[in-house]
Amino acid sequence: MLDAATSLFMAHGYGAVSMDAVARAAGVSKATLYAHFNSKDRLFATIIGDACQHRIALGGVLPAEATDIRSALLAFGGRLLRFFLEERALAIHRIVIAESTRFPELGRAFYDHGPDALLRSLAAWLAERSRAGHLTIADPAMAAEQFVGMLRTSLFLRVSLGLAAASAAEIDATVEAAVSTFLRAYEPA
Amino acid sequence: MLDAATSLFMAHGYGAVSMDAVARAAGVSKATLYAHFNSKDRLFATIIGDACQHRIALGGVLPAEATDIRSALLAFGGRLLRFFLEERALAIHRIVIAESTRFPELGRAFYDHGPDALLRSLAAWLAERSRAGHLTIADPAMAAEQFVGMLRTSLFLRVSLGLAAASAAEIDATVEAAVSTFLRAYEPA
DNA sequence: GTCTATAGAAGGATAGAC
DNA sequence: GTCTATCCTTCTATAGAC
Repeated sequence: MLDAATSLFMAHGYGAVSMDAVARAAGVSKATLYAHFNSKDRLFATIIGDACQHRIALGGVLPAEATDIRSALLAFGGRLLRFFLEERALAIHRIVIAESTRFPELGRAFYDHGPDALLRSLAAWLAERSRAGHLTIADPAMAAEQFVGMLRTSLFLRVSLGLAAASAAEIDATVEAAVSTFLRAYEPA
Repeated sequence: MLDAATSLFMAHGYGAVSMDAVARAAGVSKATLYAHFNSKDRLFATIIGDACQHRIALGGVLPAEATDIRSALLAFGGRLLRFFLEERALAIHRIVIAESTRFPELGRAFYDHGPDALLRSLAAWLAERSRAGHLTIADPAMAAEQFVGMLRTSLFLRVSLGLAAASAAEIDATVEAAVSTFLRAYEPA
């Protein structure tokens, strides 16, 4: 029941999915659906809110004792960009952007558990590497924003709009370029 | 009539706006609306497609004979980020992201007339500055992506989700940081 | 708890008069 | 070209039987 609703809402958005469709996909009647969730609004907010909180924990990817900063950033950037380009992540992003005016709490849940958590984690790691003398960063929070921003090129937009698929070569080239530029700017002299 | 439809669709999206509402806002009857636009789909696609093509021409902002790269990038970046954060630009972005699966041609129109045109223009400018010896850029297209990416920090996302308003100080700090990082990476040694 | 059947409202689209 | 009135479908939500 939850699975059916999640799939449908993710694929088509709030307005385009009827409670009939959810009931049919779940193999139950509409009355049963309403017995569990008081309204369509509530069902939708529950589903999407949960999805926002179950996003991948990315913090562990950053090695605590990294001295080879380039390798660490390449690995982290590659995982991150591939995560951004997953259909599931794109679907959540689309939904939240589209419905944030109607369901403000979704925007908050998404931001707190997604981008904000990620940026905090990366900023803390960069600050630590900076203290250890491997990087020279005055503003780790801003540096984290810049690193992530350089990964989210127009490739992300093209995939998000359904205009193209992302090839491994494009992904790797984007990650490689982001890491190189980042290090040229923030490596100790 | 077009104005009324544009305002409503921009503010509430495709699904949440009825033809009754458009007719009421325009001060005409629904039959008149259908006499001019065959269907709701067609009206929506026309409206949003036009809006995508009437986006601001940003190419002229880049000075042809700039030797002071930093000033040029600061001015350009400031205008660009402020443009991204305008309510009208945010609304188009939201709509296109949300409805790109239902109206694929919107994604194409938006991408071609917006991000793609901008990135081409910036890449050409960077290539020219690189040939003139003011910058050292091997891949101008990627460098353009990175510059724009560093401007589109989580501030953009927060404003887009309605979680916060952008202060002038935040905008200026973001632009300043992006230009500094960009120049540290791409300035001749 | 789950079903069938339906109420009640709203939306997209059109017929026909002027 | 524009209006009023209406058709038909679809949607959310519920009543009532089992």
